[in-house]
Amino acid sequence: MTRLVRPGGSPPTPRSVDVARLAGVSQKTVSRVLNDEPYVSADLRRRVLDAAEELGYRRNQAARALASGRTRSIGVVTLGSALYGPASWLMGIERAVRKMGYTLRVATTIEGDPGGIASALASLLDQGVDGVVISEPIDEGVGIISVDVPVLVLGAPPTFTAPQVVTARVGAGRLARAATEHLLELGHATVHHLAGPQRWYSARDRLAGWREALRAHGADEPPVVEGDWSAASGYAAGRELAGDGTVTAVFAANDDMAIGLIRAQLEAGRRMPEDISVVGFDDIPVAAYVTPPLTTLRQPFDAVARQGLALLVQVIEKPGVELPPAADPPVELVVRASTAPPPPRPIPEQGRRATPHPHGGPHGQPAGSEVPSTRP
Amino acid sequence: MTRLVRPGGSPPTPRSVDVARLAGVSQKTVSRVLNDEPYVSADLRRRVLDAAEELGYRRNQAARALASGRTRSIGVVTLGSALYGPASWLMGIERAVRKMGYTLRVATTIEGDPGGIASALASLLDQGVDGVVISEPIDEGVGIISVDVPVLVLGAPPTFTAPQVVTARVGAGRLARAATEHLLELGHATVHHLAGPQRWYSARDRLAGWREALRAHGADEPPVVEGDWSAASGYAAGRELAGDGTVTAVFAANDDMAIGLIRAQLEAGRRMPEDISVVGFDDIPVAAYVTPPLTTLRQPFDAVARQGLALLVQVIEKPGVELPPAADPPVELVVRASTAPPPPRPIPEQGRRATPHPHGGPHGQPAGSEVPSTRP
DNA sequence: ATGAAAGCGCTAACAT
DNA sequence: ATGTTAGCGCTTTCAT
Repeated sequence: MTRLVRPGGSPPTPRSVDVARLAGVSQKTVSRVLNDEPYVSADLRRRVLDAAEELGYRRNQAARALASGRTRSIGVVTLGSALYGPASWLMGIERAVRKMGYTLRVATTIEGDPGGIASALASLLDQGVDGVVISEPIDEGVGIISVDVPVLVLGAPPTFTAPQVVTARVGAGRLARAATEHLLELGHATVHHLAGPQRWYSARDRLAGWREALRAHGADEPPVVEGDWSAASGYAAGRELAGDGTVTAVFAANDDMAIGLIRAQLEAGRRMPEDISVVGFDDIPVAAYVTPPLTTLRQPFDAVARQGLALLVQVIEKPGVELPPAADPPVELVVRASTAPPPPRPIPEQGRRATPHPHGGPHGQPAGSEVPSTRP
Repeated sequence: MTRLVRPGGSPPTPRSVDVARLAGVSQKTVSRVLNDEPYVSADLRRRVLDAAEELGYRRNQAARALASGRTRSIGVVTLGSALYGPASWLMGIERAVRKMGYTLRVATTIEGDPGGIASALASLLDQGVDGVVISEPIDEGVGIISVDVPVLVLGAPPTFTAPQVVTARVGAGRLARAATEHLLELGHATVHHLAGPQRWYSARDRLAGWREALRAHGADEPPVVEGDWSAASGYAAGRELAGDGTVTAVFAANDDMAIGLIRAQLEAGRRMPEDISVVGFDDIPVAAYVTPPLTTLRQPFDAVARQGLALLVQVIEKPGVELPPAADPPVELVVRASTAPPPPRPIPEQGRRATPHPHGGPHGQPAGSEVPSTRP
């Protein structure tokens, strides 16, 4: 079938029997060697490998899958957009999948397509994947989906019925809490939240983390504004909030919305961060270079993907074994110039700490000067 | 193997024989129906489909692949980063692949890993893909790679030996020319170019398009500054160019670099766009909301992917058929507030058209007010 | 228009 | 430790 062609035409692709013949062993021995099974002498192993090398032999995966009932592939259901978060997850998953010796199949969904996850899943199951990863899941309201292979859900509740459902916690809640606390500790009386669409579990997590932090600090909980992840929705929210003079700090559920919000504030004549502080979420590539450079949170995409896939593969290969709870990766808050203490003027009833902006003006802290501070 | 489980336990997954038995036909007839082969009476077809439905039957792809020698899957080699361009290509490819009735397998490469493309390709070929897409190729200097399935290369020269190599032109060159012409037509004496890394074919295309436009207009060709796509590299370039008072217009090979460059200029005290105009490339989600809103170019990711995949699938399924040349999709220049006529002061020897900035100040044209103008 | 038989290239039991 | 024998579940010939 499909393999690298050797120079000088295309002789018929070799089979394992050909390798066996050349090595002077049985076909089964070839299979043993190639699968790293025990009970093969070093000598035969060498001869088989040499013969395989010489012929340019590669195993036929279709035949392997048919005979063994396993495809050694993992499917991922992901949103079909180039949004930074979903795309980063996908890349992290690919690396992790490959590291575990599996290959990756992808099926995308479209935002707003009801049943999209179910049909993407069906497509992957048709292809015979050994396990499935649901990245950035959305609550479609379609109830429980049944799948007969193990499922890894990145940061969401188990709405799947499967041999095993494992979850890798993204820690979005902890990150959101850290962001909110950062602002509270700067002296803001409270922090507004520009949330992501609440059909997304990750958006819910962030909102929950924000709420927890406010409660823990005894701060008022202002009404939540909900966006759709886009900078446009952040801009709209920014115009809305610009009318409210009491707003001094906003935690946006992603950087795009934060940037839209900042733009609206600047147009409304607000100074950033002297009048309003903003924290984003994701640390998109341009976050350090917008004006003002954005304080934001980094998600540990690769670490979580690796962790989750290790679990998934373990469940696939050794069903029934008890799983150790995965350790949460550290929270990374990247402090840049978009956050500062609140303005001294509108001290309503809480005026502790009023030192003016230690972070420099809106043009402070450009390239490379971000301070990745890890908070527990 | 892997399929949706019906409620109430897991009875053995049905085979095509089971369907045949239930429908009262031969197994071959089931196969005929499911493959849309001719010579099946409407009656039998109905009975087979009903039986399949009733049993929840799904074909075993491994068996199909083994028997037919085709996997009905297409592999894509892509850069393992969440950069907007590569991620957008990947999503476009996934949609196109699915639309053609194939499934997608992904193998990523790491920037700077020599031989990365070759090994990613080998992995896909091992998996038995029927065709391969190389997205955003990089010149690895590893010479010609031989592959025995058809290859689609998105916007690059044929450095592959394959049964067939098809190329879908991305049109980056035309886009770059349009960007450069836009600036020249605003009255700038010449346009500087902040290029992408020249190992990337797409970066070369953009540079070539820029150069063509300058030549066509008889403009001087200033030295090229090369970045690495990152905002940091754009910032560095911006500091460099900030020392040169003659620079009035820059075409950056992507938006991230443009944003970094703008930041450096602002820090140097330049006003945008009064002193310097900048055009980016990609129209990333935040492009309309940075300060100033970025004039940029949109690549027709989906259209090109669809077009290219149609070719690839045609080559896979009907080798030897002559291919019609694909029509170039239209160029989309999104004009926002980062471009304006040059400042009147440093008129060196060319002073035609000196109308000052009609686009409004740096805060003009925010949300939604972009003007997608299609230029031929 | 339909069916029977023969593999596809491997892995899995079962010898030895 | 190594080899032999059966399938895995389809798609292909080739009959009918």
